[in-house]
Amino acid sequence: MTSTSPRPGTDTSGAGRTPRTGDSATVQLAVSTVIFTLHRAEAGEAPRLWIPLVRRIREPFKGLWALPGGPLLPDEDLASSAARTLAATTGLSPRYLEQLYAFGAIDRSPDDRVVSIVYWALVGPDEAVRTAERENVRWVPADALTGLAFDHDRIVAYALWRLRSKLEYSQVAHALVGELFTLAELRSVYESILGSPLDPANFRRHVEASGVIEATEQYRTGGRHRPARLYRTRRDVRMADDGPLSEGQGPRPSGS
Amino acid sequence: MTSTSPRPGTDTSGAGRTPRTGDSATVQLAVSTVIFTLHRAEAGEAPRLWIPLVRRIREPFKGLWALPGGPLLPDEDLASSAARTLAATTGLSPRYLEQLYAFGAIDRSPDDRVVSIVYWALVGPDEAVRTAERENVRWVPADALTGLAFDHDRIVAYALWRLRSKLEYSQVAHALVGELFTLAELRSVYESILGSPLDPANFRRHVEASGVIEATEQYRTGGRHRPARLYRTRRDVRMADDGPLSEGQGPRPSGS
DNA sequence: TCAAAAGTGTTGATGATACACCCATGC
DNA sequence: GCATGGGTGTATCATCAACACTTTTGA
Repeated sequence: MTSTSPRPGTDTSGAGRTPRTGDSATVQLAVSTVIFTLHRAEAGEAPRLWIPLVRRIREPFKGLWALPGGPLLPDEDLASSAARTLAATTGLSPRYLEQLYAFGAIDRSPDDRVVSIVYWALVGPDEAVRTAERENVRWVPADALTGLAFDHDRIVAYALWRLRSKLEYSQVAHALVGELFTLAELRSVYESILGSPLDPANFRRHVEASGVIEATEQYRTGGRHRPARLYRTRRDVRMADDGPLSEGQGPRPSGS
Repeated sequence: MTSTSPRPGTDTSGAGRTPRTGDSATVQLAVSTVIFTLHRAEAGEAPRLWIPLVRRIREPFKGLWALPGGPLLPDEDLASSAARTLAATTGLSPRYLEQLYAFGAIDRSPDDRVVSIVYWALVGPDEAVRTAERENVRWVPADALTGLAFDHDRIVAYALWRLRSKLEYSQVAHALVGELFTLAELRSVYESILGSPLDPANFRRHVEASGVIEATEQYRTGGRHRPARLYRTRRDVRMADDGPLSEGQGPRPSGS
């Protein structure tokens, strides 16, 4: 029912490149990343999704904000390129990283022809805040973004859609809580991203039945209420990025 | 529960390119397509999925079979490139076309560095058979493929997995029946791709409830049994490729 | 009249939702 | 004690799988 319609088309990531208008037949290849974290702007507010943007220092779109990214280096694979960009922008390594889409519309960059392979990533909440704002890097709320360079508005919207979809059938949310967490904390991640409250009782049953968490004997005290048991994510839980597995491992399980 | 794990990694499509080992720092960009059709090898057999392969006429992997594809031309977008390749190989236009994944592992092509953006497509059953075998083009059953050039074995397996997954929550199957079809015909598409029989009664209820079909007043006679009513797919049904919509249309629906 | 597939009905299992209710803590 | 969230129990409802049964044709 939620399904929508096809057609790729848009193109992304303006790899900072000199517009070699000379040999126009060249298609440039870039890798960009939409990096999400959960962060509350003010104490007491509900957490929201934030992403880092980078100010463009060259044409096209000089001065505008854009997704972090750059040309693919010959000696790195696609995911490594995304992780490198992520580290360069935030100083962090991703808790989760998945390929989003390849954007290749002809007119997505005014002069060049750029095909961008876009990844999306999750980083931990506490860490992201500490990497405050550098020059030419700014964290902004991910919803209702406009005015980005290239087709990056649309790319962020698509990444958001993918994150929300993925919440419902995978364990990505666990990338946004600490190693030990209460069920209320995990539920808060879901509620913040989905934007709607969840029934605590049903949420508990759901995640307990899924078998992805493991109870500890520790409790979180301090609230003026009954202490909450701490859980951890089971080690053997995979986050499911629905991409093919990397070379070392077998191909995607063919069984039902 | 079916979810598996992340990590992209593999790389695909060996665009036929001269191995310019001179300027080694160049990353080449190719587009390949996994083209599925349903076809019964012998009358009376159950239909199976088949895909066309192209024999490589250059190194690397000269003489081996590979997915149809080639370098991205500067004046075409990604989906157009896939559709062009599809037409060149089969003489057909796709009933369904969706981006699969971008493969970019460093060692996927022995000498070059090639990043392949792979699409998958569905073409109609009758048509595909008519485009018989050309020289250097061969249709083969899609399951249990081995010995393809590059990492194409793995890519086909992943495309198969995606097709099967998509059957369950989208309307892709309708691309493999004619404009008018009986429910038994539509069910047969599902059964062939999933590899297991479906209960006719429950299947009927399921697709009727989904609202994607429309009853006509025509019937298919000729079987030695009660004639079956013919249905058509409702015009406003989208196939859902889960990619972002193309530029003309709005971005992915943000609602719920 | 019989086989075979079209099409309808019914039942039981399962899972999700809504919500009542008890538990344990800080103040 | 009492407010607050932690945690448990349970009734209701929708969905789905299994399968009995009726309909309508070709032979």
